[in-house]
Amino acid sequence: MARAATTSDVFNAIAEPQRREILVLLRAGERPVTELAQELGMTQPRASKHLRVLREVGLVRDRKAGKQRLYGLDARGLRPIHEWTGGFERFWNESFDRLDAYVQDLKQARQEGGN
Amino acid sequence: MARAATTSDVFNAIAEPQRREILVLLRAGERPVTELAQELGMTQPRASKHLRVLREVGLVRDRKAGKQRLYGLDARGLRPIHEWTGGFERFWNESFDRLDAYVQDLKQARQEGGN
DNA sequence: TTGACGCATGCCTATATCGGCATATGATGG
DNA sequence: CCATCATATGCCGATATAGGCATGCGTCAA
Repeated sequence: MARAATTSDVFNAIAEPQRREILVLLRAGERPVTELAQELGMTQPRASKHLRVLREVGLVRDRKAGKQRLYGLDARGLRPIHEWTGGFERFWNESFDRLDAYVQDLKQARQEGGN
Repeated sequence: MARAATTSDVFNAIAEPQRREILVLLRAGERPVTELAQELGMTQPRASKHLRVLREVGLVRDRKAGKQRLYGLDARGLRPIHEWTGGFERFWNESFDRLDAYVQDLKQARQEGGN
């Protein structure tokens, strides 16, 4: 097998820089595909494909508006990522010296604990 | 081209579930490869390869300890991701009705603004 | 109905990834 | 120096991705 987890989850969806750009743009409001493509300097099919991925993981929603199709942000899916990375906050706040010490302590405790 | 941005950035590094698991485990302290592999139920080469990716993006560091090589967490690289997702916090906090309204307002303003 | 516009898809290529397996490399102990 | 443990790598295969290009489909206007 290759690439077990595919683009079908949020982590992968935002691993693509252009998709992140799209999300950022959509913070300013709904937009049709063409406009997004233009502002980001990509072709329309390319934008559509990225939007499809974003839609499949639930980060954007679309609604028809006459001839156009407006894409809008649904950022709720980003929350889990924010929280997951937040679980490491204490580690990047510690200075490295202290972090090492902390880590040593843990390892010590782990070994004494038997596992 | 395919997959323009590769595993050489932090977003891609943590897009892999097993790499995230490794990072979580490392919060409890430094560990040798074999132990990580065992606890996560993966083969040693597999663990080594994931660790290599994590090392290349700076999320883990390694140091020799006799015959072993201990891997330790360096979570600083996760901070940008935390902050990037944090930029969407107001969007997932808004109820969707209000969000739509907000978005409409922005769009309105954008159009009136001439762009 | 026809034409024009807006967008989604299909097909194809190049490439990168993950995984498995075997093996190279490194360090330690005798 | 040799055997052994710990880890890194190399090579291969299967698969999925991103992008390009052409084209299909739906909607609106005349």
